[in-house]
Amino acid sequence: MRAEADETTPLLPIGALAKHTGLTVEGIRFYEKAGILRAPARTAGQHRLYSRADLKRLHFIRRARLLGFTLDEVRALLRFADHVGARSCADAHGLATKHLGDVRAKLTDLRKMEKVLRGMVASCADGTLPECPLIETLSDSELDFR
Amino acid sequence: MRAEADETTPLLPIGALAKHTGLTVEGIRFYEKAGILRAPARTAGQHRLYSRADLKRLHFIRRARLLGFTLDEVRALLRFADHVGARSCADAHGLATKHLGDVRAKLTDLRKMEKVLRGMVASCADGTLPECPLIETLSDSELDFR
DNA sequence: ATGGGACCTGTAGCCGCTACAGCTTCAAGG
DNA sequence: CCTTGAAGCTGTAGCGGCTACAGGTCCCAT
Repeated sequence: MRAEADETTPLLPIGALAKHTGLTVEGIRFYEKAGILRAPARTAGQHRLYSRADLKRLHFIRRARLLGFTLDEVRALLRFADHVGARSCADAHGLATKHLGDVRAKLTDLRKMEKVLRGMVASCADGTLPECPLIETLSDSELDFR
Repeated sequence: MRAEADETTPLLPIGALAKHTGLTVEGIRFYEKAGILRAPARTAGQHRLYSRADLKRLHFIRRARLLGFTLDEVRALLRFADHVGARSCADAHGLATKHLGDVRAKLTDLRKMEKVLRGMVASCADGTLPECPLIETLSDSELDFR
């Protein structure tokens, strides 16, 4: 089953890649400059031409970004994905675990914020009071919610 | 009860202000340049001297920032706080309500992320598998969790 | 008078894009 | 074959909200 480097596989210009991945053209070029995506083939006139492998890689990148991994983390994940093995899987696991911790910490923070904001909004439900409890809350409360 | 412009009220240098508010000196200067905090009095040698009113204002700013309001929103809140009244209270209420919505949206996103990440981490609990389900998830799943 | 910490201004950098400006190239229709 | 208009190119600047210098000056306790 010889399937690679098939000449019938069409190469994609950057716009098509953008459509397939949901990224912007500028974003894709940015990833290249940032060293996340390697430089693709070019036409005679310097237009980028992407392979299916590039498409897959970009999907990977986008999903990792949607999950809130930083570009540095994505770089690491890609390295792990490139030389798959027990070792890199463990590394990826560690990275994901750490990131899960970050996300949970952020969730905790946001829940506290939500609570305080809910209280503030409820305290002056319609803005008909002469004093503004909402602004008072910001001015005077302790609010050390971190 | 004449209490304002009291000469016994000590003016604070920027470092003291930073300590009181939990901000950094650079952060405070940044707020001044950003037009959030008005320029304070100065010593003969150009060192900033802050009043108690400035301190209060900075507390307000910091709390609003901790709650995730943007600087633009903080600017608006300060305007409302400056001319208090039914109108401005209603405005502040609207702003806080909108922000509460933003926070809730972010919470929803983060909860989804948390779920996916939790699944990924659980899928390869120790990195002893030959394949890496975690990386597979990023590579192949639909993951349109937004 | 002196030493050392606090303060000053101004600039550059961080992250992850986004938005131009000012060109060149590609591909479809006439 | 030629024209057109969309799509692509490079490079630079900007966003938010600070942070981190560099290279100076000032303040105040001893």
